[in-house]
Amino acid sequence: VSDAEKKIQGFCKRRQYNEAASIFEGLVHVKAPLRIKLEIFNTMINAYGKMGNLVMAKKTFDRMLNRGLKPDLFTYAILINMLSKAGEVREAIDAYESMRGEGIAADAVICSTVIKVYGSVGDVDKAQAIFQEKRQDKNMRMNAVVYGTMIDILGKAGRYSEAFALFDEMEEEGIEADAIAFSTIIDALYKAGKHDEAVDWYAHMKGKGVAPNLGTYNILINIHGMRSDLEKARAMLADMQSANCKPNTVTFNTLIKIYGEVGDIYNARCVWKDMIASGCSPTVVSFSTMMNLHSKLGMHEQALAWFAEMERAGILPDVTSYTIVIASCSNISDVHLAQKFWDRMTGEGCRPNCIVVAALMNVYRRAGQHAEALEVLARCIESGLEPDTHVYNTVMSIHKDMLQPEKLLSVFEELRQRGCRPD
RNA sequence: GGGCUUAGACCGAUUCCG
Repeated sequence: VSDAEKKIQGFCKRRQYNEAASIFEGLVHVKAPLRIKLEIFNTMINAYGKMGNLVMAKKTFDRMLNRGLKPDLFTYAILINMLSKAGEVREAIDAYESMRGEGIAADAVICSTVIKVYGSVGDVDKAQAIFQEKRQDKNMRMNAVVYGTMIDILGKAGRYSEAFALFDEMEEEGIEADAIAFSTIIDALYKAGKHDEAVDWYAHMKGKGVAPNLGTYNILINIHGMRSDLEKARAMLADMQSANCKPNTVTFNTLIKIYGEVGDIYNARCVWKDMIASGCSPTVVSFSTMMNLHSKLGMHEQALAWFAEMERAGILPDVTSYTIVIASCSNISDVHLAQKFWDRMTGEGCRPNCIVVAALMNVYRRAGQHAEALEVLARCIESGLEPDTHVYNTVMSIHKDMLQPEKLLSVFEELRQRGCRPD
């Protein structure tokens, strides 16, 4: 048994989950139940989760309970993280609650995991409440991960001043910021429009002796590139390589986007080739970036070709890639094709969000089909969509085009009544 | 008493204005 357990852990460490699973299943199916360690169950629940096989992950959890093993902090952290990443937020929170019910005190890992769950569904205040509670808790040893998670959540919610303040408080409390914490704050500064400060903080980080990692370099390449300072972006890429960091798919995607922003399709394609040559596999984001840049430059057919190319590569389109091709149909006012993509998307069980809805409405609007645009929305609201500010903005634009100022104003009223913030 | 299994940052989409 212990040999098999070692093999399972070895395979999991190398992300070879299928191999681990077949050994594990062999162990569990032995007639006379063998004693398998709790940590092996934890490892396998995590492995099944990483394979995207929630059913087996849950089954493994049940098998663990059936053998009289009690879940520990690792088990709960794995469950909460896995469920939340699979979109089962309710169940993730239930797992956290049952852990508390068992009288198990959360540690820093559970704390960061749980606040991220709340952050990911936009409940920043709940995340903040848990964070503050754990921070007061004398038995809780906070670390840079928990602070970094909270800082990131605040930044993504646009609550920048709170994010920056928390970073300072972290340092005041004697918790040393690591490379990821610095990267988080640098990116938040950039997204808050404080580009110079972001770059200053990069220098500050190095001055403190914290070595930038691949993610940090990617963030800086992005900052310089989005300011159209290709010189500095390329310099960062060179710094990255001299620091022995190999560019990854995110690096290449960032570079492709940057060239797209400046209309340099030639170099965007060169980066794509470099990416392949360096052994990085393009992801759905890589293809979407290519689709989008062609669409934005008016090359609708090319955008569609990249979509087809993605499918040939065996990559499933997601909501964002559908949004891009749907929006691209505006280029030639092809409402039929846009609608076809929409139907395919919903047919594949991909739940439309506010962004695609607004995109499709806009295709109809640009084609002068205002009533159809409003119909799209009406149908989505019927199936439970909660319009956001962007969707309301689109509706107002439609009424603007239709020269209906009173309707426009009444939509604005509705927006406020529904608790959306005008931007 | 310890180790092992768990958590955080970076890339793509919609409206308006600039």
